[in-house]
Amino acid sequence: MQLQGRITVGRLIAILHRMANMYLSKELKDLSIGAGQYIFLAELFDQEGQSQDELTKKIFVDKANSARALGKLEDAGYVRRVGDDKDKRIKRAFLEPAAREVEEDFWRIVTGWSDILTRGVPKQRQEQLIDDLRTMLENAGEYLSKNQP
Amino acid sequence: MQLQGRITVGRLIAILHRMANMYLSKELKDLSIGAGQYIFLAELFDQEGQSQDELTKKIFVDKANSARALGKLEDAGYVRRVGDDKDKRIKRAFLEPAAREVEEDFWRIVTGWSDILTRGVPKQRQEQLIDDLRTMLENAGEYLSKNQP
DNA sequence: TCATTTTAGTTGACTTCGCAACTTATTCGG
DNA sequence: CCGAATAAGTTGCGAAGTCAACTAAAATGA
Repeated sequence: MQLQGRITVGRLIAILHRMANMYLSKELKDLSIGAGQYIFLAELFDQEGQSQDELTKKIFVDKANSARALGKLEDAGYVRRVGDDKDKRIKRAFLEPAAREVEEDFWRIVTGWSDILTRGVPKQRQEQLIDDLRTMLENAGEYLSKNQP
Repeated sequence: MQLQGRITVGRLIAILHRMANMYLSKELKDLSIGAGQYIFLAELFDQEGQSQDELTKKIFVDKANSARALGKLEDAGYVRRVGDDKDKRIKRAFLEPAAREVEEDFWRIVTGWSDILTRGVPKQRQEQLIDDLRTMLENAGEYLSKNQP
């Protein structure tokens, strides 16, 4: 880990993102969950029955990505997609029993990464960090929604 | 930008990374530079003549990625790869005049993203943020090199 | 009411990325 | 000095992700 040269926020974020993907794809492999799907599953553990569009907006991905990620989770037996009765355009995602069975393992692995990352960073600074990241995310979101509708 | 639910560092980083890619791929399109290549060009503006392996380690990507990204930059006319005289395994990347011609535009776009992100975040907190991100990166790097050699 | 617009989801084409297998060149131990 | 190990780069493959074009359903408004 030499890391000299022009260190910017953007570059640190890119590297951290790649590292997280490596960790998650390796650790979640036994559960047949890919690094691209874990966030959807996490969101559904938080709240079942969300529509693809709701998930798309929360996770901030393209809707095509949501469709494919949920398709994979469905193939893996963790998720079931059900058409909404009132609005037939909407598909809601529910958890299958298989998902509940791996929930504990899942969270152990996922929160494990945060633990690794924040080792040696005091709680108060962690909170400030999250705060600042959220500010940046708000800024970016505002810019993007203004400049590429 | 609703962003409720379980907000973790990992998730914020993932979203910010996707946003940066959207911004960069759109803004750098006129220069025929992809979001995956910009970091290599930035590194070369910093220091020309680095080998693919040096770039790979600094940028923390797979060497396959470096080979392909530099190949695209070469196709676009920004980079020339030259075999090292002493060690014939090594290829060094140098900038073509075309790169110098777009350098100003390039940096305006790239630093523009940081400006957007850090809007409203005091300088001192920006520095602390970078500091903490670096700590996390060190932690992650240490973990990954120990657990997947 | 009914034509137009908007919304949710799907699919195809493309980029970015990592892993594994391979080639070629260098280094190292005996 | 030579065979084995290591190192740099390339390529095939598959996962993750975006964009654009499409379908079908719902909302809007004249």
